[in-house]
Amino acid sequence: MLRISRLTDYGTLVLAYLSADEARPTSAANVASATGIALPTVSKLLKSLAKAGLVSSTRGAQGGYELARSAAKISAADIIDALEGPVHITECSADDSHCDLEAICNVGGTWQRINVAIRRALGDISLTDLKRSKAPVPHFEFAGLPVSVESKD
Amino acid sequence: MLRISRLTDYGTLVLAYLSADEARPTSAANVASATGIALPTVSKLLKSLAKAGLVSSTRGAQGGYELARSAAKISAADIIDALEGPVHITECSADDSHCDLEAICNVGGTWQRINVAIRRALGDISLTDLKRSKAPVPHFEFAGLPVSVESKD
DNA sequence: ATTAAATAGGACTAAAATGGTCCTCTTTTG
DNA sequence: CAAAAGAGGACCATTTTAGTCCTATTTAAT
Repeated sequence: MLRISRLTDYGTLVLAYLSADEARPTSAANVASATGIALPTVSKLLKSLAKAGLVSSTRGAQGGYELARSAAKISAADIIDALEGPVHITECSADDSHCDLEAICNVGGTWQRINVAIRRALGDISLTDLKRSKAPVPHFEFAGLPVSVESKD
Repeated sequence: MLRISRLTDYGTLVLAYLSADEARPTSAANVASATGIALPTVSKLLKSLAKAGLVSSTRGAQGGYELARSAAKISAADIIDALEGPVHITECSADDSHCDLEAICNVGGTWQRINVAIRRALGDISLTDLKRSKAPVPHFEFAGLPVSVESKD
């Protein structure tokens, strides 16, 4: 359904919390109680984020996690990549995939372009932006026609 | 993983085929053999597309499907909506959902804006565009900064 | 040294989504 | 009436997702 997974959503929360507390490493338990997400889940998330290099970890007592770089330098695309693997809008756009229909299929190319466009857009949205409830409104254009994306609620 | 499902990809193929043959209704069996997608699957897709109003159907012998409106007026968002239901980038952005963390969660708003932006962008890409292998390159901006999305392969 | 606090790394399970097939019913044409 | 075709679901296998738990390792404090 063209959506990010719940874990990615949680991951964003976790990162947002860490970014508020950049001084010393914060333990997973701490993050869990602050965010209301269950500890095992937070732990799993942080391990993935650490492996992807978005947070750095300190083992042992008094250890914990902290952002590996500033919130401004962590993008939405980084977070999605860390928790869901590289974004591919279709199977065709994955490197190792090849569907039987490639010979007939003439639409794959455009889906891939759309994919690239979305990726780039997500790459330009930082964790800092995600934290601000009044984040700048993303603005898309297609084929030269600007499209307003002001919320209509 | 922020991707459309395989069925949606197939659905696009099916619609692309129908758009090439707008004259008389084309049977699901016909579409199946032309596209190489299994008949039951094509049949299921066309039923969904018909229910969503993207194709019109004619029952009985010599019946079949045809586009309900011109390819230029069918958008990528229409197709996704028809085959996957409304696009929600997070659970929070679904109408009936409410997660336990809403009180703490301060990131939902931006994900929703991103969601809206992606939807609008997809709404501006027509089936006609999808059919052209040299479709116009979607162009996104964020916070006023244009982002090139030329493929780098 | 010993103990406690933490992360690392997986294994494992339950639940849900996805992909795909099949069956029965109805409609329409010849 | 028979054949062609869609309508509408039921159904199942597979995969993905979400979440928990266990064991090992590392470090700090006592």
